[in-house]
Amino acid sequence: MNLKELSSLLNLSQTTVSRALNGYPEVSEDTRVRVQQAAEKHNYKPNTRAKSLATGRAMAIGHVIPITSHHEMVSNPIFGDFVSGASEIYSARGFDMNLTVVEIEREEYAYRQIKNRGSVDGIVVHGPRMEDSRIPLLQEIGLPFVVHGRASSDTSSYSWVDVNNRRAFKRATDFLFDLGHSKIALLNGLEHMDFAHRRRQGYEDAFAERGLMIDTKVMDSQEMTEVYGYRSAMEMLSWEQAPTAFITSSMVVAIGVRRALTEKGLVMGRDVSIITHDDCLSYLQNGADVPIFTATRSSVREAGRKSAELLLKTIQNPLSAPLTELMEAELMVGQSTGPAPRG
Amino acid sequence: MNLKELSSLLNLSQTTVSRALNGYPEVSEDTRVRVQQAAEKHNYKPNTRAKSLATGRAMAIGHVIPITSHHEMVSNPIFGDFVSGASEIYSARGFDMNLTVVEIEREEYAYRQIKNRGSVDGIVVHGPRMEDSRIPLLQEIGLPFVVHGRASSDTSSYSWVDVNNRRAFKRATDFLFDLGHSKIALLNGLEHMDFAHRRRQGYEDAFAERGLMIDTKVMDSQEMTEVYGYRSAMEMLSWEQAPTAFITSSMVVAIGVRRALTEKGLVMGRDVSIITHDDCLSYLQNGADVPIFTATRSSVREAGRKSAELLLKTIQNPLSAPLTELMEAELMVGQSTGPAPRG
DNA sequence: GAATCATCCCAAAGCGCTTTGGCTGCCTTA
DNA sequence: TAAGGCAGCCAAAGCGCTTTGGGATGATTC
Repeated sequence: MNLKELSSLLNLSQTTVSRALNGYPEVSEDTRVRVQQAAEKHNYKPNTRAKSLATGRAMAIGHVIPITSHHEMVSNPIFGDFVSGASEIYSARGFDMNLTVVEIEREEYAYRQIKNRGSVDGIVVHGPRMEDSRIPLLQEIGLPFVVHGRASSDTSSYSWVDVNNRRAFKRATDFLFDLGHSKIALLNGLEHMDFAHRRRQGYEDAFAERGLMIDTKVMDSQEMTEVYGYRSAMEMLSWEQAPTAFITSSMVVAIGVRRALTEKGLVMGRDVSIITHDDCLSYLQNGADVPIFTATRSSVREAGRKSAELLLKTIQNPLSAPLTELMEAELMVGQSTGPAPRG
Repeated sequence: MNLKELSSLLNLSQTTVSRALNGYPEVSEDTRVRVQQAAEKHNYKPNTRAKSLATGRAMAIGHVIPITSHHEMVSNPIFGDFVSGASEIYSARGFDMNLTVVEIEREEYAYRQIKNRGSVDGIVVHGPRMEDSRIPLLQEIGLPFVVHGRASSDTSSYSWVDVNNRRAFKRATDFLFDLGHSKIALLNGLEHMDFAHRRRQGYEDAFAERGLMIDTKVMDSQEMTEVYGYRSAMEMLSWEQAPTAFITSSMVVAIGVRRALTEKGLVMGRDVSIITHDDCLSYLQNGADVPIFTATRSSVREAGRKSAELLLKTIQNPLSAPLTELMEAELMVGQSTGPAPRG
């Protein structure tokens, strides 16, 4: 059923039917109701492609997921939650969501292509690096966007939604200091990623504030997997001067550390403390009543919702100044932290 | 830059330019080269919406993710990997990917809408239930689809890609029997989900083959979370006749069980064995050289690729019989299994 | 009663592409 | 030389919608 058929069925012009359905005032209430009922009855839905060709708006948002081509393509575990948050907003507003997975090497081409093909009205940029060429690129080609995260090196103004990673990790480090720890390891994500860089800054801030030097050996930075947490912890725990506390960048890394503790016969929260960042992933909840891990917590699904909202606003109002939102992470105390053991 | 501009730039008709770029033979090689170079130079990309309006093909595939009314994504943890596998295929073939997250209650409406809006050429059905109304619905409205998984109760013929869950779980159970275990717990996913149902069948097959009765108390079935694994294991391990082995439906559940073991002071692989299903998620590898968990293993990313391939074939060749692919899971021996302790 | 004004509707153009159905001009063929 | 064929191009229709620019009708005003 298309407009033409529907309108001839109703003995009305396409114009009138279209207007009736889109809420224009130039049509009587009687007709509108009649049209709406007929549309309902025949399950008429305007063809998206035709509609967006006519209006010039695609009514769709693109999400571009970068992957590294060669090595293991680690797809981000937070992705599902983020996207489902964003999608709540889109579907409420009648927008579609378009996914593109693209190798980092071909990103520039991909973004230009997205722009030229015109199948989306704007995009969400995922996984910003410290220096990220995508932001100037998108500004240049004039494709509206919002970044999930930020790019430290880019001082221009653009829309973003981010967690206050720096403060979160400073607080986590402070918390451990207050418990008497001093050998505090940081198992960070890859530090060319902007969020990881900021987390490290927070960690360093806490040391600096106390006038303490950091032993760089206790800082590690890799792709955030369980195996990484395990290996890195196993290594560090075998040292003479082993850390008494770990800060990890994600739940799965913390789980790896916990495995190492178990294997070493150490008790989490007594012999060794752990604080992790927790993205509130729906399938990886941090325990039930009392959290397993003490954690800096920030819902990635909420970030998805916020990003979507900001982007839609930007699109609706292209001339307004960029919108930003900095989310504060909560520090939730769980079972994985306790006073530093007496050396 | 659009077709009109490009063609007037070249002093050619739109017809000729379009044909030159789409490889039709009615245009001389000279002209074709000239057109291609100009297109390249001016970075011309045909507008997707106009193109698909004209051709009737959307050049896009929809993925419909069901969520519960509490906004829990049904296939969340595996989602990222599956989608990135599928996406490899799509982008190689010039297809876009369209994501729709929809509440289970409104699914029927959503699928009809997708069909009528015509923004995709076919869809991938995620998270099939044992009885799944989506399959007859899609057949009725004539929207090409492939199911990731199957629906046991549906005997009609349709395209699907699935893991041989039943055999995998039978083998896992057999393996534990052979190690001398007899109290074998099954921490399954929700059993209205088809995959979970089949896994249980495999488990039951192994018992039946040995003429053994199953103690239904050791079978649990819930949403596959870490907390579930933990709680369920804690409970069962407190019994007089505690299980000596657990089979779990996913890595995160197994991780929960491991946490319970640690808390009970039990050693995994010695006091209690665990076998889990491992979807080869990129961020949750099952250890490195030697797997942590003995596991039935099957890459969900590969399933994504296969599903995409099958769907594209189906679309290209609408009259051919449905295509199916049953993937066998490997049984990988890791550190989490060992002979049953002497009672 | 004429002029004015809402109200409600319609015909047709246009969005950017593909595709049908030609039309040229040149080369073969008998 | 005329008929036929073919390579290479083009004009125009059409995909399904929105939107512009009226047009008809009846109510309101003076």
